[in-house]
Amino acid sequence: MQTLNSRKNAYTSDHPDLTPFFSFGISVDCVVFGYDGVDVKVLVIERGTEPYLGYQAIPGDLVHPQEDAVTATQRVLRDLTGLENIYLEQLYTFAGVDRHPLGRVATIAYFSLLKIGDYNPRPSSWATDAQWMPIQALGEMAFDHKEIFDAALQRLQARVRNQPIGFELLPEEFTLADLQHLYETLLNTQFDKANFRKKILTMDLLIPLDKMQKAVRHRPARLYQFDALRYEALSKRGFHFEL
Amino acid sequence: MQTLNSRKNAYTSDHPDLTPFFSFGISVDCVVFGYDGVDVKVLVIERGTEPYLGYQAIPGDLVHPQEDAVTATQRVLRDLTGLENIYLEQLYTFAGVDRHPLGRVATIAYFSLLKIGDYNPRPSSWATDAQWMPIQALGEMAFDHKEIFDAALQRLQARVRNQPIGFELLPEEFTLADLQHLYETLLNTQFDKANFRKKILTMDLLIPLDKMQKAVRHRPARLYQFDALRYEALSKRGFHFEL
DNA sequence: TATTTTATAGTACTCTTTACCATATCTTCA
DNA sequence: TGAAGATATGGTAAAGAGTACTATAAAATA
Repeated sequence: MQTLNSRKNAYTSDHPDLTPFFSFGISVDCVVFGYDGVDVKVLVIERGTEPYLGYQAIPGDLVHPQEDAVTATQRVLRDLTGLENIYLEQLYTFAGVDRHPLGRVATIAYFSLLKIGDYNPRPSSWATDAQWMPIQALGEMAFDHKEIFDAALQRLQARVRNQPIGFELLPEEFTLADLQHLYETLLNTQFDKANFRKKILTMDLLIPLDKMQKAVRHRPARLYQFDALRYEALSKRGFHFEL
Repeated sequence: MQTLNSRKNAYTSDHPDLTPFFSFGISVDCVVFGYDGVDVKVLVIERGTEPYLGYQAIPGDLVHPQEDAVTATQRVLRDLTGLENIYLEQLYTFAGVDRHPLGRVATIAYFSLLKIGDYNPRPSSWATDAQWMPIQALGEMAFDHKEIFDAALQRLQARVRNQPIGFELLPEEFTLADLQHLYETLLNTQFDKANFRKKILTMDLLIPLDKMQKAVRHRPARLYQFDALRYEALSKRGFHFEL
């Protein structure tokens, strides 16, 4: 049998002892974004155990030996929010040697978007420790979670420009002003109102409803709904969402 | 001590037996792209051992217990090409339960770009089995490597539009026609020659050299060089490369 | 009914992209 | 030596997209 040194590498060797290579833990961590009409927020938990007791952390868990990474993330999200079918996207894998005190743990980071109104913390789960934080208010975090969050925010800001995922953060029905304000806070910029309208409406991705805004102290705006099917159809014909 | 069922989850529990969770292998796989002036190519190896004996595969290896993922990828690339400092970007992590016959292995996929002229296969390494394949010519591959390759190609095509990484695939000195042809084959489109020139040159990212193309049976074109420092400076001022 | 506030429509201007043409320059071959 | 062929390079006009701004409409409130 070959020794470790004489082999080309562990992966392609004939009959190596692979035991030391199968000693990793894998976790998933999911940065959950929401939007309450004013601020972009992120769902953080306060750790109740060591290490990093009391620190803020991104929800996550170790992946079970017979569990898919996506399945694990959905499990975490379900335990946390009670919701299924949340927008989910893999972000980056953090695999530094010393990133976790318990041992060698590589974490697959995801980020997800949800309508903040759909979220009801479930009392039976760890979600009792969970809360929405404005993204500016995040301080020190457990492990390398601050780094993970920064990557997630950066990805979200890039994503939101070339894919119509902003709607995942809004209620089913929204005004054009709602949409504009979301983009403005998300991207930290200002848009001209009239031009924003034009740009969005000419994309033909919104269904104008026969409903108006209510309980508002001025002329109510029309409500719209995102047309996911139409976006799919347009995408296949080469349409590309932009800003 | 808590049991598995009573805990919130493995990650946050107090004193659980985490042994079964630390049983994963982690590998890295790297899709290496090159360009020979005509075709976009990818570096594949022919597997010399089971499983998937004889199949084409993407170069990769198991990550060592005390090794960073990026370090592992650089090691694989160095063993394969003899090169350091190759453009490297993390792509996606594939963590399906049954993707590897040897056990539970999650693989962190990377893709990298190199100047094909710099590559000299090293006889002492597994690179003797490595060869450049035109990306259209890829057939069945070992494991889920075809899926990994598809993701890498898709990412490359997207990346090349908003970041000036095409130059990683060209020699230090190149003509505008070279650059245009690279983009055309990479993106599978056609550009107007005059307009392509204008667009690229107005970005002010290329250094015009006092050299001309040689050994060519027509009017020789000027050679250019990518100005990485200038790109860095412009980026900080908010410049955004596009197409 | 007047006033306030925001939604919505429209318009003129600028800048960018696109399609295309003209000329320059080099090689090759008669 | 000079014409032919091929590609590089420079330029221009039309179309289109983006921008800044103005005007009008509609609802709520006092």
